[in-house]
Amino acid sequence: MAQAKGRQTPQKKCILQIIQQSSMPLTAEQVFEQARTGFQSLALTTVYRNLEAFAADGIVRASVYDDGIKRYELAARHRHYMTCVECKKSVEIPECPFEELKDKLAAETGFSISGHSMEFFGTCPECRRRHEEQKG
Amino acid sequence: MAQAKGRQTPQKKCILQIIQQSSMPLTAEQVFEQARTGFQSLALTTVYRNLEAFAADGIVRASVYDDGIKRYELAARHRHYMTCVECKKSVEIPECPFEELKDKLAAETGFSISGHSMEFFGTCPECRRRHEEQKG
DNA sequence: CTTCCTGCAAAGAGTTTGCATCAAA
DNA sequence: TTTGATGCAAACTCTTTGCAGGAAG
Repeated sequence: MAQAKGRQTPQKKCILQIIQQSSMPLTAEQVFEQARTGFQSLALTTVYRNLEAFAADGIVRASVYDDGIKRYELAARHRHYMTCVECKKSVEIPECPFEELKDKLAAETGFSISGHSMEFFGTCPECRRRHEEQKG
Repeated sequence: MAQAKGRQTPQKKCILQIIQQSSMPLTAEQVFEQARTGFQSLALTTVYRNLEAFAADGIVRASVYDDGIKRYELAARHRHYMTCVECKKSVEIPECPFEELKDKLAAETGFSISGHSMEFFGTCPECRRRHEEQKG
């Protein structure tokens, strides 16, 4: 598949590895925090630049969630998530009922469709439980 | 349905009217531009504050699109849109296959689901045509 | 009159850019 | 050695907040 273009640097390798190993989309900040464990001096800018470069190369997909923050995941993984509005945790949604809908919409509207986003939000069981404990 | 709370001001009335009359979700900036036609001195801040207040009252729904910009529309209108990545125009998608999916997901994950977002993006026929003209 | 709302300015958050330095190749 | 990548700081965009003056009730 698409390989990271340009020079091979430790930072680049590390950032890509974090994305590959993650089970959910990560913000630049989250990638930065994880990467920092290995690097004493790593700039958040570098994380942004590499993630955007990966996205341009088609290795990674970037999407903006309903909280306005961009998240990155491997492009090979096409997934949808449900995000807790409180703790911000995401769980994967196995369904993706869009491949057929996509063709239909393209035919109806004349758009050439390059992507879609879908996200559910709500309150996860843990946060719900916490509420109930605080009340009762 | 839910009426605008608090004091009745010309600004508030105008902002709500613009949202009501629009056939697509609008950014604060867009509402501001339209409202400005009537008001010589209206602050963008006021637009933001009122839109957020309307959202809190349940009159309006705010959602962040894939370009990272918040858009507002009447809550009563539950719609999905397909947005051109070039000219940023949106057209409505009549389908919303989520009411059943929602119940299923809630049962499977234990989340209490408060909302969802879905957006398709691509290139609209006009922008595609423009490309072809430039080439040929 | 009282309180909420407005407008202005300034602060915040997330992201991007300019530039000198550094290190892959 | 050459050129792309990094780190730092500053800029930028969208959004939110603090505060004094103004108007709705």
